[in-house]
Amino acid sequence: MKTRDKIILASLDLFNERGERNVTTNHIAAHLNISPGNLYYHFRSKTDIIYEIFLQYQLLVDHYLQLPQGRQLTLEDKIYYLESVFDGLWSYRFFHRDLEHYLDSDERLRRDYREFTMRCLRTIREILSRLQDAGILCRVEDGHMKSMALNVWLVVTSWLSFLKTSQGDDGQEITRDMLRQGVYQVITMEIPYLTDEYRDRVLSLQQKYLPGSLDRMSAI
Amino acid sequence: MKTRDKIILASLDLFNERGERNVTTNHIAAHLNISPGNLYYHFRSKTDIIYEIFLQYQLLVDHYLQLPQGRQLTLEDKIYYLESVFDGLWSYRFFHRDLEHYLDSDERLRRDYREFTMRCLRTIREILSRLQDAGILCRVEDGHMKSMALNVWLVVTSWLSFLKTSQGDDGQEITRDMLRQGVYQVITMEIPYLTDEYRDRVLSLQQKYLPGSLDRMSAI
DNA sequence: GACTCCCTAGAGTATATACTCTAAAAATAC
DNA sequence: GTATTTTTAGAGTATATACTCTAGGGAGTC
Repeated sequence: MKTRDKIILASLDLFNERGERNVTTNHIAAHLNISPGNLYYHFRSKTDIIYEIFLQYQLLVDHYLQLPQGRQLTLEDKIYYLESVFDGLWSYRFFHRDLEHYLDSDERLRRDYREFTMRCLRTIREILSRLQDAGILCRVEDGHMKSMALNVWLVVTSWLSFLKTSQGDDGQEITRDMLRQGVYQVITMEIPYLTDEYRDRVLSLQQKYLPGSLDRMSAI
Repeated sequence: MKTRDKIILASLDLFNERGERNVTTNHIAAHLNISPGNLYYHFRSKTDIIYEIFLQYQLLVDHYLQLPQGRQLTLEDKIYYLESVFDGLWSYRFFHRDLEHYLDSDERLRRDYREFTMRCLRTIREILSRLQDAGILCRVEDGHMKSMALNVWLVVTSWLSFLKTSQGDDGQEITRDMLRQGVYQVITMEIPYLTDEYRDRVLSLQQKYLPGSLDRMSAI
């Protein structure tokens, strides 16, 4: 693997693990057993490393959120979207932690992240719209759907921060189980809009994302 | 005003304005025309200043979220809660920016903030429950209400961060108008649960929180 | 006036941190 | 094999930053 890629990977790991604020470029170099000079040969600044990580994050999410062409959306699609996006957020979890700071100090990132947000919001709306086409959700007025999509985005992007700030009492780690509860929360928002045909199916699906249900399942 | 209080106020101002990460204790002292030694006579560390600010924030929010005794909740109460809480968030907006970092580096804060979150969530549930008693919202199952309350919390606490990260393109400031849209977003979540009696009233109330509606109102 | 207590000044420090510079090794091209 | 380019090491630096330490001012009390 190329040194440049190793730097990106190691940085992501360390940022996620210890928080970007607590990880210096010297730490990253030391972690990889390379010299600081070497690191700075590949990246002009720490900011550049963060930007590069964002580009990868963006690619991943865009990949996850691709819409199938030529067929209707299914419930399985919807669940896949939710699970993958939460997985993506987890893999790049340091990023949303001090996002405002990164945007303040990097103009490219500010511009790109803004476009990324808008793209995601459009896609969420498109997903909701196609769930209506598929008879899974009821039709709603356009302005209302925009607002719903935004709420979905807010819940999704703040879920990890909520977990970290509300559960991290005794150094307790965030489990996959807790991460999955994010899916539960998003489904909650959409329940009132489910068609009669799908309501029961979704409600029972939702239960699988309750904390603890994973244990129960694996216990079977 | 006592020097100690001046330090807290100046810190809050500077943190909100420039981001806590970019504000050093020396900056704070310089801003107040006092010596660093003087600042450290009143606070043992920067962390202590942040903790003290949190205590004030907490007091403010707890004050806003008091429930009236001996009478039912009204729609006006509900709106008051939303408006004041967003105002509070605005006044202490630096705090949610790198909250995870503060909790990582201060055990007291971690414990207190966790209790604060739980207290707020309980209050949100209580508010929802009393809106049901008042015939404004429909009755829903208990688990579902818990989940709804959590979504409200997530939307409220992440609203400012969304504004900052999605709008701050050309150094554009966040306006009161944009802040108010947070109220719109929360109402969106509750629309499906409105009783027939109240639906129309709330829907027209909600329109006042659309971006731009303030301008239109003041133009009349 | 002397004593006490709270408050303040301001120079100073240890450490961290992002980043630079030079020289040389390693890879690649011809 | 030689020339050229890419990559690497590692010592070094300028600056920032949280915090310390000592000396003393000012106000109230006896």
